[in-house]
Amino acid sequence: MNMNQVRVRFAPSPTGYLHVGGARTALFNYLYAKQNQGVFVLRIEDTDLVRSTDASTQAILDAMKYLGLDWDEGPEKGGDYGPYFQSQRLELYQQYADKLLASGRAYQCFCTPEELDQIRQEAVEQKRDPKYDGRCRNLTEAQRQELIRQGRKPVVRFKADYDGTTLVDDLIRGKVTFDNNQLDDFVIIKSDGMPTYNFAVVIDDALMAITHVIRGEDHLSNTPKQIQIYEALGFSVPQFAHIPMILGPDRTRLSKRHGATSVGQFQEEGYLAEAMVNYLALLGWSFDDSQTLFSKNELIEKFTLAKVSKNPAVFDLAKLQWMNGVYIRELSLDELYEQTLPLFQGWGFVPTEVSSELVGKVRSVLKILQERIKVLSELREVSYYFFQDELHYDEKAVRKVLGKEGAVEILSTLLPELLSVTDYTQENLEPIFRKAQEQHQRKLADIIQPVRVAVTGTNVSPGIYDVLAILGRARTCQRIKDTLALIKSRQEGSLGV
RNA sequence: GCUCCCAUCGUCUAGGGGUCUAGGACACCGCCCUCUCACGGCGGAGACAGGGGUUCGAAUCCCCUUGGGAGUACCA
Repeated sequence: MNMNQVRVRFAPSPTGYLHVGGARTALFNYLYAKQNQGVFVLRIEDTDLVRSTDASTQAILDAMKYLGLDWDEGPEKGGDYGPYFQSQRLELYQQYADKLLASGRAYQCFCTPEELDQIRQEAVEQKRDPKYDGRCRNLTEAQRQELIRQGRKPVVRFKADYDGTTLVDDLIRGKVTFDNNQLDDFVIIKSDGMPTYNFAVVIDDALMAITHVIRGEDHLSNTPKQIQIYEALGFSVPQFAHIPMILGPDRTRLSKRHGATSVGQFQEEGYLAEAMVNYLALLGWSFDDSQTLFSKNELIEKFTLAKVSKNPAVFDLAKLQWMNGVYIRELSLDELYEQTLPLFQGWGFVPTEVSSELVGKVRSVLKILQERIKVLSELREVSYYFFQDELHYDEKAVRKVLGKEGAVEILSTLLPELLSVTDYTQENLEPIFRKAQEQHQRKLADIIQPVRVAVTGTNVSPGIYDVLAILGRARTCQRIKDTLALIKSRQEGSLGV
């Protein structure tokens, strides 16, 4: 194996869905790996027995696939450095903990959670740092046996080195030094036998030959602890790159409180993977002063850790939406159709078996709506009137347009013309409206808007001739009749319109 | 509390001593296109957190203040 080969990893814990912050971390790792012909490892950190679920693991894998962040080693893929679930690597952690125990760099601690709480409380009261006081460091063999006999389940603590400083040489932040006296003897194996995060990452990253640890800045402060473990075990320390956090609009760490943060949710709402990837890449990274649109290949080519920003970035939904709109517009009609057909079927707009006539209709609808949507799921409300009989009138539009003087007359003169025009096509429809315009001596808009409201229920839609042509003569005329009746009934009810 | 990180338009950012009367993108505003909306085009408003240094010269280097973020668990 090439010893210089870049190996990076994304190591989510399956305690929820993949959120955008995690996805961005995964993306940066992926880009870095691809750019360097390296290996992208996916490892599941499921050592928290109570919070980890298989459903979460699956959701994360699905989200990764949707984004196209294909991993080279990991779940469903295997690899030479497995297993890739921490829960299946327990012997490994135990083995290395034993090593530390044997070399005197770790010890068993029998303190109960209550005792630890007390230690912390006292420390705070006395204005000392709330650190573990190391009281179990020098237990005698006899004392340990006694405690075990009492049924106490020990944890294993790392015997930290309190002297000097630990340097984290970060690819993004430069050299960061920590005073070792900030450390305490942290737990590496819990009483249930599971490793803690700070221990498991080190063992796994070392054993999996990870060369670059690219992860969120929230891990920067933990890095000194990890470095001490690397050194105590004689492992070589990988390169670190801590990328900035993603914040919500209120500048606190992005969370569910801020709305949609799960990648799966964005997928459901109709965000294209290309747009998500592009947007996420720009959250904390930039190329130059002008380019904002990047294909994935372009990102692989141009991404550099050196250009990753140091400051946290606020997640801007508006920009994501704009970008998604750009990518939707770039789709060919075939691609758009392929992406959206399942949605139309899910909404019950078209049946599972689509006739060729219906295919044509859907494509026509997509063609006129493509440049008007930012998210695929918007299609539902802006296209239902092409597929369903029942119309939902927007009250404001009805008042504003149909309540206008002359609306009834205009619709009434148009109706017979529409009923009798020979070919119900866009080209033949336009003259009818022009004619009516002259007849009534009104602006074209005054002729068109009542029709628009009558057939779509709203005063906003694609070009009216396109809409009518797709809708067809029968539906158009029926809706105009219905609308006329509606206006009449309202007038009789003396409610005005 | 302690430790660490960070600090350019509302947001993402370009900028790494002079070319900055600070550039781009989203959002916002106006105009054009126009049957409404959208797309597109054109234009506008909008920032170097504050204070000290260093220097002939600072958005760029150093220090302090302030502000924000993170860590400090038998969570990851």
